[in-house]
Amino acid sequence: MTLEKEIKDHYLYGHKKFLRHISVDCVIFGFHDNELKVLLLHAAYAQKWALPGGFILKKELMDEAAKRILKQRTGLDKIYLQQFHAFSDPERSTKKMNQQFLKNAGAKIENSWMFERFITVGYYALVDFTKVIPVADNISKSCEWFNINKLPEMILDHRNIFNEALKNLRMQLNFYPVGFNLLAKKFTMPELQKLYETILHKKLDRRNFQRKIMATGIVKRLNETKKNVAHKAPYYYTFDIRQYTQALKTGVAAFVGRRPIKKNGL
Amino acid sequence: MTLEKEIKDHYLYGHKKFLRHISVDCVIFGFHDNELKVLLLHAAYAQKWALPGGFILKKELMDEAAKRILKQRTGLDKIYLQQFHAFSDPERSTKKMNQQFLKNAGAKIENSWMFERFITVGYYALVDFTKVIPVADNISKSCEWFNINKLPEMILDHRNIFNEALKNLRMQLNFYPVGFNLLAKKFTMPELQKLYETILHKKLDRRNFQRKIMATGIVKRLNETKKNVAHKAPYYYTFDIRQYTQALKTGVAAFVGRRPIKKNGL
DNA sequence: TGTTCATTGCGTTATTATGACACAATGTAA
DNA sequence: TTACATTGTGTCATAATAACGCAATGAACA
Repeated sequence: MTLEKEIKDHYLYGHKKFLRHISVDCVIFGFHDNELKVLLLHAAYAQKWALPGGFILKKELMDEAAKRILKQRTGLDKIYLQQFHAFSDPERSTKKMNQQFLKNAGAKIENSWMFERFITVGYYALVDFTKVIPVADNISKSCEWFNINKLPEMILDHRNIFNEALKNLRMQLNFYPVGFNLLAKKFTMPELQKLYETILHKKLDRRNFQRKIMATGIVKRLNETKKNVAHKAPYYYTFDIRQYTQALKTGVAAFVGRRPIKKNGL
Repeated sequence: MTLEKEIKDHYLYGHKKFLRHISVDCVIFGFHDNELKVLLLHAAYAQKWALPGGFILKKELMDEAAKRILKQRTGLDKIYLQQFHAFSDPERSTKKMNQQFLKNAGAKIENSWMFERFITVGYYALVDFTKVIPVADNISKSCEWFNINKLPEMILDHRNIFNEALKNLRMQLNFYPVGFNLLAKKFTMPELQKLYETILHKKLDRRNFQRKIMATGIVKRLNETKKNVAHKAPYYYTFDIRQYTQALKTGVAAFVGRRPIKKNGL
């Protein structure tokens, strides 16, 4: 099937496969070069970027729809996934925008389920950046990582969805040790700290941070140091999956508390 | 319009007013006689109870749909409302159940948007019990408060939705002072404490609790004590809306922490 | 080959938060 | 008047944590 035909098919008969009015959008976070990044698709027709998203098959759990989308864009299977909010503004997607897209694609369609209102459920995912192979979908020119502080213009309310995802991630990370999902199996303490600092948007004391992390019992130090680094080589650590699973339930001490701070700030 | 006709109309033409596949369910919490309660509707056809719920008008925000439902059941306008999760099990509602209902209502319908799959978005609401006048909808026999520890059998996955709501409320209350929404304008410290103990499912020390609450700066003591009470009369307190709004953003100290406890337990 | 220096690993100290508990004050009921 | 359950206020010991010191490491450079 040609792309044009595929698009037409989706607009005309997609509602036979998918649920009407509901979509899923994924905010995929990765951490690389001491920067928090998010994976976006280039929506060529709009010259803007979009969160990877999709629709829910008629017999599919929403979580599975999100997993399917993530698998397609990242190639990854078992990733940390969290539903965080449903967005329902009646004006969040418009018929006009769809017709713009169809025009660019060279298709003309009068009526479509895609022109109707959509409520989208936001998920955020935490992935190991090094394991991801970004794959664009057939209507996007490319799929790329963006530093969360240098985001391009985004379609619809995707910027807002991203903001909410980050807010949720921040709260989550403060009480649950989910950050490990963003790192490779082996990581150094400075890497982990930078991850926390980036997400929580707050400077942390190096020595207190280490103590707090070790107190959780989640990480184990390996008998191996990082090679080829300037200055003193840091140890590698891994996290203990059993302890981690436990800590996910009970939570850990907050990193951003409400105790008065004299010196450290943002 | 008769009830029978109304039901038939809803099944046959409801999809012209409402979005397909999406519903909203509300877990309405109230606090009375030192007990946490939830407002349920009696679904006569199933001899079970249901969370107040409904559908989303074609041009309506989901939050507004939830508010509309709450207004109908409680008569209240401005109440604390929180979206907490979307439930998407394809089997959560079934055609069979709908037909059971229609049979009991004396209607016969072959096809309906109501037979299709629904994803429901859960909201929880915190209301002032004394202000609520429970109103049943036209397909329910009654609308009643239930102690959360003595819940009746519920339809569909409503029991699960309730459980998730309580879990979310617990987490919320631990870090944000949302509990005040469940009390009248004036309340005593023992009342507030009982509220926290009930929701958090944990005994708290009376004196430390008072210290912690006062430290938030949210409550003001009034120059008035409770009357007609056995033993020493407690003072009344109110909460300062300005301080409260601030605290909603920044959060407060956790009531259930991870610090080892020697004596207090559940 | 020795020096420099940013960074790491492993501490200590001071302060704050909080769990545990004592005791006097209050006001109804016996 | 007395008994007693409950409230209001305060103290103490300890755990948590913010702040900070210092030696060890190892690449870069003279």
